Amino acid sequence: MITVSTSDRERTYHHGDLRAALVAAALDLLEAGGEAALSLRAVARACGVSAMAPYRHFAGKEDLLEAVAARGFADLAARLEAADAAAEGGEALAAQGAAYVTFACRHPALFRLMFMRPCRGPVGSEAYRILERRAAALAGPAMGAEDLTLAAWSLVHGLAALILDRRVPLEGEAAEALARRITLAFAARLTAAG
Amino acid sequence: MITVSTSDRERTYHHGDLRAALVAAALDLLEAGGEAALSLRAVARACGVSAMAPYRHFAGKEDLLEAVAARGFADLAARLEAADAAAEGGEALAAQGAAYVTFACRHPALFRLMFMRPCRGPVGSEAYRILERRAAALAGPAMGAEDLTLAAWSLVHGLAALILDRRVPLEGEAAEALARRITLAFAARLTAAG
DNA sequence: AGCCGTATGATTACAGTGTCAACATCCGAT
DNA sequence: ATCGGATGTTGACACTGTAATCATACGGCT
Repeated sequence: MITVSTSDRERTYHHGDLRAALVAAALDLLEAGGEAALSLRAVARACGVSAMAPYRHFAGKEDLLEAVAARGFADLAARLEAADAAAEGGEALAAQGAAYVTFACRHPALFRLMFMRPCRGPVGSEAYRILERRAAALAGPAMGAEDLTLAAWSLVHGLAALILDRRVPLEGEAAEALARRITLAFAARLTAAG
Repeated sequence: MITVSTSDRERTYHHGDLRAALVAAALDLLEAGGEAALSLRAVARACGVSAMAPYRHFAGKEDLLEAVAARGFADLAARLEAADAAAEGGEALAAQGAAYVTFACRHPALFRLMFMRPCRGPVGSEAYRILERRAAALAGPAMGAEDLTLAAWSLVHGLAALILDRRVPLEGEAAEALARRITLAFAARLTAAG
């Protein structure tokens, strides 16, 4: 006998871990169709749940988006940390810069979601602290630690944003190479380690 | 200030110059309530016109937004030009940087609208050319003209974006001062004119 | 003058969105 | 076994962008 399969998943009224599933689904939609494809209802649909269900876990759409962004920041921080650990001195700063731009190129919609909204709450993110630590170690007479951190961050953040908006006609590896080159020149001339 | 150009005015039948009025109204809504307040219907409403009227002048919402962004770019270019003309050498580059950040701080929603969307069509904007001209004049052994232009643009663009997102706890004049300081240090160390 | 094509604007309609209110269901502590 | 609270559903509302269709009035024509 042919059984109609509702069997992909035993459907329970209560979803196992809806909150996490919603964030994951939102990330998928973001990667697949950009920010335009990310509607609260579509996320709920992707989780096989009603349009109002997300409200049991998030105050609203913005709240969900913030959770998605938080995941993005965690991922970014991990990549910066890894890049930084693989080199030393100015090279490490350049590696962080390249990793930053690479992340943006690989997850353009997520990157936009993370940054292109006014953030509330304390600004100090893990990613910032990783950069700050490296920059502080490199600070010299040319620039203080804080200015150096901000300048380095601005440099790679701006480059990433311009590439994402196609205002700099570069893609993938060429973008990463440019980021490394610029950051390295920056580090060489503006830090004590140069 | 952003002024209505009458040189490219259109034939006015019913409303007067609806196309220009729509762009102006969109700018007003943007300044007043941010991007969230900028709906096509609200723009039409502000012009005392039906919701479909804008479609006689723009292909759709995105097209209107592009026209608004174009006005923003024209204004930005004018400010960069003025800032550049008021100084020389590395000081001029720093002045451009400060003007760039100042523009972003004064028109945050417009700035986001201008940049935080993938742009189609040729990238060469007037603002870019102004920066490029100055950077090319300053290029030295440390960095070529193109890299220097991109780096300088990235630096101020990133700084502006981070300030707008409140990731850098600065406002108004402090932001401008930081921009000038960083750009100046950048110019002093990475150009021939330093 | 008066007519008429057409550029312009208005109405209506539809699918889609975020979110509120009220109701249904299930899990876990008692 | 029961009951309360956590979780999910249904229906509704005010929005949005936009396609199709209808109405108007400007300006060149005779």
